[in-house]
Amino acid sequence: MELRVTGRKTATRIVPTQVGGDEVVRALEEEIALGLIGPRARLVEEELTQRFAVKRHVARQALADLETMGLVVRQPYRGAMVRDYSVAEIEQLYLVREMVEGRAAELIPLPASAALIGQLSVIHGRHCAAVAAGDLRSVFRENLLFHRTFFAACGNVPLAEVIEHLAMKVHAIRSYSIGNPATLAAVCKEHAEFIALLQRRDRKRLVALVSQHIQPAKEAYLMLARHVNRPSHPPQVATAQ
Amino acid sequence: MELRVTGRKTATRIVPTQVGGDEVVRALEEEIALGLIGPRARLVEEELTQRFAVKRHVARQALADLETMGLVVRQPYRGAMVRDYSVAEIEQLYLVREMVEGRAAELIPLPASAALIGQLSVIHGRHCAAVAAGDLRSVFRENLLFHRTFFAACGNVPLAEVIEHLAMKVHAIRSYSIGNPATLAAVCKEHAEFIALLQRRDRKRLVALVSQHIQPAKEAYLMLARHVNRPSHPPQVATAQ
DNA sequence: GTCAATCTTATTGTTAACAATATTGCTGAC
DNA sequence: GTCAGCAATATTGTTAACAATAAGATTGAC
Repeated sequence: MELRVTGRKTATRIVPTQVGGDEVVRALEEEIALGLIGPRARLVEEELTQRFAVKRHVARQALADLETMGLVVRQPYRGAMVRDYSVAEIEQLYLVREMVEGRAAELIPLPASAALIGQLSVIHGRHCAAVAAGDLRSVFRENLLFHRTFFAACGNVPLAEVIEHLAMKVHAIRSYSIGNPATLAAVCKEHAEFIALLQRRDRKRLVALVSQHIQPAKEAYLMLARHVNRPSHPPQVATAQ
Repeated sequence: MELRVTGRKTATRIVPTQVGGDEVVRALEEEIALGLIGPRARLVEEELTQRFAVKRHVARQALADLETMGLVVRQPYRGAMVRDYSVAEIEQLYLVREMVEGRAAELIPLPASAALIGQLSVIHGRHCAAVAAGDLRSVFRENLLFHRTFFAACGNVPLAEVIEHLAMKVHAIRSYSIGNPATLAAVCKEHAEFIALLQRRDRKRLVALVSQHIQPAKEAYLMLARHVNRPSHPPQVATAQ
């Protein structure tokens, strides 16, 4: 008897050596977000098949998915590379994020249910622990989960999906701030505030905190972008792992 | 010499008998929006390969794309079918649409540039003509183009993308109102109002019109949904063309 | 007649070989 | 020495055959 990974949407990780397409997507997303694979790095199908022990059409599909996520660009017969956003694009992206996340925060019932508070507290605990341990991969995952759980509480599924989708696009940028311990500590502290505010009725402050919470990554990127001569960015090679 | 369809993103229709993957997606999207393929209709890969004269992996990819667009659901080893949304999902979707489209309308510079007015007028003309002629396929296409052009004017690319993405999800629903001549005429008239308002500075009315413009399709669907016993919807067969 | 086990069929998922394309480095003329 | 043309290579796109799965039909026992 052998457990198998079935389809894209119902995949559950079981076999570590033979992995589903979603796993590849998630792993690559993570590494892009962590800056292990930098902007303009090439992603070659053959390399992926070897690294993840999948067949080529799986790697191929993963790249297609990453493209629709906005993390990767592909050109016919020329392959895929990690996308890098221009300063203008970043600013636009953050404007939209602020808008939809703010609106979602307005929809969350206050005070929040005990169940939600409990869930967020658990995640927050793990997140803080990961930060303390310097385990960036876990930091990334727990942070993602925290936000997902938080915004799902708005009760509007498509809205939560849009929020997640936009956050994903921004992953490539976050790598500039995720390495900074000070920023990480600040994020942790703000998460604690989220939980505290959810138990009160001060919606104004909650919405304000949401806006405030997304700024640091943007600032870090824009700061950096102004010092680097963006267009002639030298191509980096993908040698993660 | 033979012109060829290259990659997904750069495809341009040239050969009608051998068509790119995007073409399949567009055609299917159109037919779903027009109600030619109803909710719960199955989409079999082999049928698509024959109809569009493509290889199976192209049809396959098209179905995957339609799934990420939210128009189709797929289950492993069981195939794809046109998605149907529950009443709750519709209401949530329209809430988000109103929110993002309203915000976009606030960002459009007023009065709009002559270039934009010109573009919209041309599209509007074709749209009205299509309505008059009863050419539903063109109605669909021109309507789409009108909205895309309108919202692109907000200047925020990711915002425009989100708007388009949400509109796409709703296509499956629109089919309930697109057949109605009265509704179609109303849409046309409102488009004319859009153009008129863009030339003035009355932002309040513009934003209000955007909200109002989305309502009819929602109403039509919700009306219908309440009369039909949703969950036990009988499966319909895909026999478009 | 009904139920369970089995077989058949429709359909999707997987595989590996092959073709097409773009890039790179090389050769030779000027 | 530089540039054009050409050959080699790396990489993606395509193809068709094969395997796996799920649903329905058939058979046989009770």
